[in-house]
Amino acid sequence: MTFQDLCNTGLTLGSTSLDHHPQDQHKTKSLLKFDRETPSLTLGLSSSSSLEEINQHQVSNGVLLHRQVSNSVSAATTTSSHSNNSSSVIKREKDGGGEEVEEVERERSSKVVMMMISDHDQDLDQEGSGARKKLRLTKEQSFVLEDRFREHSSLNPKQKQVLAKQLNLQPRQVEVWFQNRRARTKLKQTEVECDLLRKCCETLTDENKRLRNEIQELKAPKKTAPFYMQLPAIATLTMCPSCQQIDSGGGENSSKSLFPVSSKSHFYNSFSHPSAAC
DNA sequence: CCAGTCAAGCAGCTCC
DNA sequence: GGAGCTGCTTGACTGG
Repeated sequence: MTFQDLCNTGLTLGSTSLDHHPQDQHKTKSLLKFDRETPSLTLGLSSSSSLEEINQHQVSNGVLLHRQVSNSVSAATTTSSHSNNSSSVIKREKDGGGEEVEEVERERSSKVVMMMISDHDQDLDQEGSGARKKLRLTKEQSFVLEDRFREHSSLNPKQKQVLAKQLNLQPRQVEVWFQNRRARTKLKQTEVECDLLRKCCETLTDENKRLRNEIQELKAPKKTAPFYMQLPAIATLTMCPSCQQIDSGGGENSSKSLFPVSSKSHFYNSFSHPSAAC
């Protein structure tokens, strides 16, 4: 649905050209940002985890991969984290890793995504503190998920299993990710449509105002025009040769014409039947 | 599955 | 420089 579609009322008067408003750009940018945003690499360690390096980079097939140490605790079997342990170590990769992103994109396109996460790591985490820290997906995981989402916004159970295995996540996590992704895509779409409707409303209001002004201007000259301009056109007048009265085409009221013509008038419409005018 | 919600984690900013 | 605050993103849960 486009702005033009929304505003298409069939009206042809006036110009309703729609400039590309900066706000549109902002919105678009926002949308793009949403669509293309690559989640930051943020890993949360449970409080009992050692303070080991959590963003260990490993080179696999020339691609930098991030080792996710603390994650993938079964979301289905754990409750919300209310851990107050503040000893978790967060190391966030700074933005601007464009080359790395390109590398990841290349790898993604070749459908060869190697997640260097060992089951052992997960086991260690699951044996950690009872309360897990919130998982942050790695870039690679997010890329793959985004890629799959672009293909299909939903997954069947088998696809979910395969994807979960590929990303070394719990199927429930993949399921939740897709649910959230759908919901947030829909929300963004709704916002965009709302914005379009608002702009459309503004445009139609302006158009309505403009047309009303136009009507006012068209009506205005009738009141101020010279008297002669208010007379009916002479060519439409018909004189009855018998009663010698002018008929303006009013039928029954023709005898009550406002403009009686003297009997010496030579107005005569030869195309009209003489008696028809009376 | 969806809508609503919670809460962790992060960036950006201010203040000292 | 870092503590504190705020707003945003996002993983996860809950109820329908």
